[in-house]
Amino acid sequence: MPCFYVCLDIRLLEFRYLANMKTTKGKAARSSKEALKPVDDIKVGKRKAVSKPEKSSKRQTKKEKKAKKDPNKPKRPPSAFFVFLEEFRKTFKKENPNVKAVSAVGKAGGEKWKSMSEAEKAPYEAKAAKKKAEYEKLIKAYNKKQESPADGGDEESEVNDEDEEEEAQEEEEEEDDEDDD
DNA sequence: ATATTGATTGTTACT
DNA sequence: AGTAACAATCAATAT
Repeated sequence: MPCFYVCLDIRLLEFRYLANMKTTKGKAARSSKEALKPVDDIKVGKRKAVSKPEKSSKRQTKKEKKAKKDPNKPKRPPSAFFVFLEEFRKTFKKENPNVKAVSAVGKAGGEKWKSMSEAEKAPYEAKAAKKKAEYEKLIKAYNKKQESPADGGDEESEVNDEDEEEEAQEEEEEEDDEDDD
């Protein structure tokens, strides 16, 4: 696609973003625009086209040219919403086998997510928190490796006993305090 | 044929 | 402090 289209898109996105910030200062922005829009015609709009920010693209879209992909680099932990989405996707696809657009699931999931109460989101957040904890551990190891990729040593070409410390699989205790009234 | 977009929110890393 | 990018997903689209 021509770059000027992207530029225009970015400009529009920026404008919208600034407008949202002015109106509601932050996260409620998305909710507001959705609130004043009928669900039938929710245009929710592209949240943020993953395009080059016209500036130094340090975190480019995927793999531009630099930014070597490190298979060791742990991917970011799924947020509570994503944890919920994973489950929601199954349900949604089950009820809507004809729908193949990921955006449909995304929208539906988003609405459902907002519809859910904190108590319902709690288990997902708990799981997300655990994922985050593991991520921190992984990223720590990753950073260390990045810092000291090669241990200063005259290691001969022999079997490399690089036993990466496996993540301790501690069983998570699920608390079921579902006490209805 | 392969990389990317589309859409969601949350979260993280960077500035 | 704040924002931009990315996390899954899968089919379709664009290059």
